Amino acid sequence: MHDSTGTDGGSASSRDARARLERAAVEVFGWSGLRPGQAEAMEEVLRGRDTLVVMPTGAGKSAVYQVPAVLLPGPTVVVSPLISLQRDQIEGLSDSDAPDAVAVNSAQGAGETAEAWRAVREGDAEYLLLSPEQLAKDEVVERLARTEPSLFVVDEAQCISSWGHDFRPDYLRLGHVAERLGRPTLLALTATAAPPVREEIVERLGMERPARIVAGFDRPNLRLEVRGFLDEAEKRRAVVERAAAEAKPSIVYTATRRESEEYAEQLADLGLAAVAYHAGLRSAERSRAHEAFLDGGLDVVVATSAFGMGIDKPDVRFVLHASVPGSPDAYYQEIGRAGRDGAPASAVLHYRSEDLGLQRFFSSGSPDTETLADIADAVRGHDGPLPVARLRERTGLSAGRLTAAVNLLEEAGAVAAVPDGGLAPAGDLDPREAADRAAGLDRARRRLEQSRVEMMRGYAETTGCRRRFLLGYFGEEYEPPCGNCDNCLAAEEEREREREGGNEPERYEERGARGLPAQPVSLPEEGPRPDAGRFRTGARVVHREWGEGLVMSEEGDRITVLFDTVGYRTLSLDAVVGQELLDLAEGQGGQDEPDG
DNA sequence: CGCCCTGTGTGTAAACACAGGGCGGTGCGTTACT
Repeated sequence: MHDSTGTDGGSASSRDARARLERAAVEVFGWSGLRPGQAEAMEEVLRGRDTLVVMPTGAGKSAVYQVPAVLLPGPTVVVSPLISLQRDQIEGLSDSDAPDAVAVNSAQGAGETAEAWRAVREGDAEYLLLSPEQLAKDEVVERLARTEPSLFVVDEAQCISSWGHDFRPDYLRLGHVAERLGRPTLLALTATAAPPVREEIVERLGMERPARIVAGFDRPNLRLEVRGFLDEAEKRRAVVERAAAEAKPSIVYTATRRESEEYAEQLADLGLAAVAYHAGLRSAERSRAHEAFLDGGLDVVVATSAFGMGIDKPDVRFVLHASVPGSPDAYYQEIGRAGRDGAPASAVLHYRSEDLGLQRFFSSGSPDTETLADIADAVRGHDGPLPVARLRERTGLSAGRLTAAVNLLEEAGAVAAVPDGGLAPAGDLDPREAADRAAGLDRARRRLEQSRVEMMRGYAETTGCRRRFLLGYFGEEYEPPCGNCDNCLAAEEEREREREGGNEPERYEERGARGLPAQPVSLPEEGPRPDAGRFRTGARVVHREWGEGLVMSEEGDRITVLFDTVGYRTLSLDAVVGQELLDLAEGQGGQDEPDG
């Protein structure tokens, strides 16, 4: 799916650009050529158009900035979430004739940082890699602005949406940073982003009429399976047995650090080369585990979500989830680490509905309204732009919490960032109103996150094709059966048996005992549904209670809608049509009398 | 929200039931101290 718009694919200037890019790829980087999506994205970047690229790991996303960068004047700024990823990129570039890359971060000495700045200033280095937190510092931005960068790249851009709201709020300020750098061309790169996440990236970065280059999400070699459990102890036994039995190397994902250690110990006791991996381990231990896994020295890594970005190992055969993760976004990213070589691999979710509670907890917890009002008051009462450092003294908040609160107030239209880094009042909301509005935005955000947890329930409990469910979530239509998920395989088996005459209902009862819906697997009917065909994927709809939303996917007689106020909801068409709860939004056509 | 641990209560005593509290993920950067 390439929904890039406005590419003048055949013009002379485009052919010329393509030729220059191809030549640079071959001569400078030593590659044999460019792949279609890559070349298309590079062309857009080269002509100065903001670009969003959604492309699987291993498809050569980094090349999309690396090649145009050598043809553009001025250095390239690359925002990267992890220092280890910055190192990987620098190392990767040092192997070719490509220009040098340097980093600025807290893990290197003052001398190294000074040398990095010198190299960028004097044109000895083309690429400068840093974290969003570095770019939150005025002196870093000012120094960088003087080098007149031509390209501003955000790698792992889904972090804007997944981490920007609380964990690493400086991600939400990158749009301002780009402005202060003279607004170079913006390029966002990610492997996994559902449509609303893509829109958020575009919006938060302040991209203008961006080209969107989106590669397909399907990974047909990945077998999808869910096992349901009612009992925690039984689930734990099954996790250990399955992890021991399945192909290696493998990754077992757990929800907590403690579980990761317990499972790792049990698997090691069975004679497997298994280690735990989570953020509470010492960094030496973490890198040892990471390296051993990449070198093929481990059967299984039992990890929390800390084990992820930067794990690019082609031959992972099996990814097991011992607990349900917090969103399909996270789940697809984690299982996407299996089978990158294209050979068969499988992803098995061990599901207990109680485990959703922990994920709900993770997506709760808000900044309090008093604090928001206090900040709004301080900005309003200050004579001239208020430096953020002053705000930190006044509130006593940590840098992170303060930035998160400021981001909300800014979104609420109560404060605005001024070009040189301070905060000024905006609009004429009084502090109380501003705080209320900011808190409301935060609540809406939490509801969206919680609804993503519910989408994981939907995935785990669906009786339809799991691939269709996931691809639908990522905005891709898919016609089942996929022939490679547990539900499709069971349905196929069922048809086989019917053909042979016998028809035993036992398997559904077994499903019930495993905590799954005790009903037959059914494939979607072919025939048209009366009146319901209006609610197609992509249609804008209005719900009587939840207001406007966008149809994200269709599955049998159910549709999933992303509502502006309450997030994702899955609706039964029979119910919503029967009770006249749902309608097409105005301007969608096909509807005579809009409801209410 | 749901777990796990701890302490209390029961009362032949031992072992068990139950209530209450604390805890749970992701990384940058900075700073105080070995």
